Amino acid sequence: MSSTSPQQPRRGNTRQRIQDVALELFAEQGYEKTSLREIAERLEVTKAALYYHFKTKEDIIISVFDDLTRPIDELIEWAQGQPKTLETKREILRRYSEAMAAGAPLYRFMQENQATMRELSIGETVKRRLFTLVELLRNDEGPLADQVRCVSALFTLHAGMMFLQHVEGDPEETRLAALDVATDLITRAHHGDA
Amino acid sequence: MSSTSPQQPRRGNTRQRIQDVALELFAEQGYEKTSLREIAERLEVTKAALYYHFKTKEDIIISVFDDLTRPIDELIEWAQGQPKTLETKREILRRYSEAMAAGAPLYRFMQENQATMRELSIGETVKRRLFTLVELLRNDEGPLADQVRCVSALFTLHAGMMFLQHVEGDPEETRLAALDVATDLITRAHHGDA
Amino acid sequence: MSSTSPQQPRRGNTRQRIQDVALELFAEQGYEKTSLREIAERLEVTKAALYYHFKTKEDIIISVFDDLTRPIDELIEWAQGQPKTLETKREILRRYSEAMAAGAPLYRFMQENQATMRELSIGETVKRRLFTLVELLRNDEGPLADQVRCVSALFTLHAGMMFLQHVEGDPEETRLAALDVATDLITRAHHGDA
Amino acid sequence: MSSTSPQQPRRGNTRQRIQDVALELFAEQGYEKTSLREIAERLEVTKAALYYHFKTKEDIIISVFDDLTRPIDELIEWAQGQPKTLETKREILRRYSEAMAAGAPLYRFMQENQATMRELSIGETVKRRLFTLVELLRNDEGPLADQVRCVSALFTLHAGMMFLQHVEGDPEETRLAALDVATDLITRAHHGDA
DNA sequence: CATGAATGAGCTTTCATTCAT
DNA sequence: GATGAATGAAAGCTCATTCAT
Repeated sequence: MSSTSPQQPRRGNTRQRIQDVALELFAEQGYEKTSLREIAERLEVTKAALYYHFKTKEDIIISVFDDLTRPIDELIEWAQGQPKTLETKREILRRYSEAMAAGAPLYRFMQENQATMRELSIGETVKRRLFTLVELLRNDEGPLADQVRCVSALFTLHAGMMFLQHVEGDPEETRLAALDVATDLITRAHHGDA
Repeated sequence: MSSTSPQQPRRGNTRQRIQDVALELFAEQGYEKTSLREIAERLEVTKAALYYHFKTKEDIIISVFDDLTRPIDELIEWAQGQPKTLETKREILRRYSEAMAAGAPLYRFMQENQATMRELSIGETVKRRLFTLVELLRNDEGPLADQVRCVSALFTLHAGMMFLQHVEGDPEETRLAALDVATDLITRAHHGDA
Repeated sequence: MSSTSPQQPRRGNTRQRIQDVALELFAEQGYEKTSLREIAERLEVTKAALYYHFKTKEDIIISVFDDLTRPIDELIEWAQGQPKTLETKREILRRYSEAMAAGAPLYRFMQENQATMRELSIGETVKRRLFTLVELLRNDEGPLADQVRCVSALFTLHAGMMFLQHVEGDPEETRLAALDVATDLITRAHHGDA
Repeated sequence: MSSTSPQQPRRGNTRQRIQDVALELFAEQGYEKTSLREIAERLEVTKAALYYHFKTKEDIIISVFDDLTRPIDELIEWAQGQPKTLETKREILRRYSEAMAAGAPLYRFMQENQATMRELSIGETVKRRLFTLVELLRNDEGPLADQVRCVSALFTLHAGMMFLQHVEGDPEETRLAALDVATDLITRAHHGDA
């Protein structure tokens, strides 16, 4: 059995392992407080090995991004081809909530390292994406309060994931509750138009 | 007393100036990316001078906290002596919104450096305070969605300050709109009880 | 009495000592092969101490330059105010030879690290200075061979210092012999005009 | 010849290509500042491929040397069989000048990386060769100035190649002018004997 | 003939912190 | 109330080199 073999034969999965461990540590301790030494140690490789797979520290987080935020990009692309109906908006929230659940550690990282994000080259990208989403949700000409509701709907999803999970029981249940509230917000914002 | 002495080249305000500049830079670039050298340089003093006034880097941010979050502490204290009526909750949101506006850079800092906050000794304090506030807003036994609404109300205030300010025009107007939405959320959560 | 005290009380001469040791090592081993660790060790301070006095490694060599090449700058300034007579040119060579003797290690460093010099920010400066000197020596419209003689005169001074010193006896005697040859070259180049 | 095989997709010229690119980069940026990664990248092979052809980085430069300095070795061997007449000396300069022109990048590299050369195992060889050449040119018992002239003659050839090429027009013309001046120097040194 | 993956040693640089003056 | 000088630790990164495949 492969069980007791002490040293894994380092298959071609090192790159993936780096991404996993890095995201884990970045989410846990923050980007700047996580050193490459730490990542390398946990993987039982040398720092130089990281540099074989990624050109810089920033490159590591970028690559994780590119992998985990594709669903959002696809969501945006899809949404831009739809009419701006209430049903479309509900679908956006539903899918966004799912994407967040799937890439939870990354979204937690983004939430908790906003200051860092701003310096990172991806910061701009993320911001633009968020703005686009808001644009797809809000009514440019409705009352200010309704516009706030749209932003708040997105933030509610984040709140649901980040904050409540530390408190309540079942994460999935909480996520759905947050999605309900967000949907409710968007619905009320939508009716405000008429 | 030094009162009427005509030359007042540098008053004993260095401590205050350090706090101001530090908060400014922390909010701008993040806590870890801001070095004491940078703070000292902008103040045109030496690093050692900082150490005359504060024992560590962490001490600086702690002292800023102690100054700027007192309103929240007072708010909590006040709220704990009140009945948990809807009116009380509205007042909590109103005051919280005001406190945030008054200490905007600090709240922005907290929002954007959550990962750092967790490592800092004040992190716990802040978290506790936030939990207490949520406790004061929510109905323990109401439906989950209503509980989410309470959290979301708080997050909406943050959203209003952080996100919208980069987009819309008048900050104060935006703040009030966010307060409206938050109040609306709490109101709906409250009615759900009955 | 301070006599036998083993550890020197580190007077305010550290900056100077860094410059001395750095130049010594740079000249001995080359710029890139000399690490800051090495310099620090020889001075019995930490690497960080070097960074208290100089912002970068390059800064160290720059500061040495600024100190040791001032005579050349003054020479150029003086020469530019003189008529381009043979006597002026002889004086240029004489003074240049003396400046080289005074700053021997630096000139040796420059001679032996030309590739490095080109990347350094001072490289341009040095090159410009050399060109200016050549300009002051040569006759723009004379035969090509005479122009070569002027360049060769300068190079002869370098040759005298760098190459011969490793071979012959008295450095000063060699220097003067080189100066003689250089002067001879310039004289012949000058007569070629007529 | 490797005969008439029709497909010659990559001939066994990799070794040669490595040498060419390496010399090019070494001359351009210096030996230490040029990394094997850089060389490999420009050749579109991996670093490991370099190690198939050469045992170490130093080996690469050594092999280039062995190829390009053979003319000098042959020149020395020839000269040692000749009488030390003026005509012999002129021939030495003539041939040396030609060898330099043929291997220009290498000689430029040597000129600009003297500090590095000293650490390299070939450094000694080169130095010895240069000394031998000087020995063949100079009159051991003549006046010091005449001995300087011999060294200076060699340096003038270098000066001609290195310095003037950046300034004047036709390189070949400049080379010949430098050769003229060098020959003149050696002639005068020779006459001094009598 | 060559690559993919990795290493160990070393580099320059920055940081928070200390302490005698 | 502050400075000048220094430190120890660590960071991100690069390099020449190795070796199984």
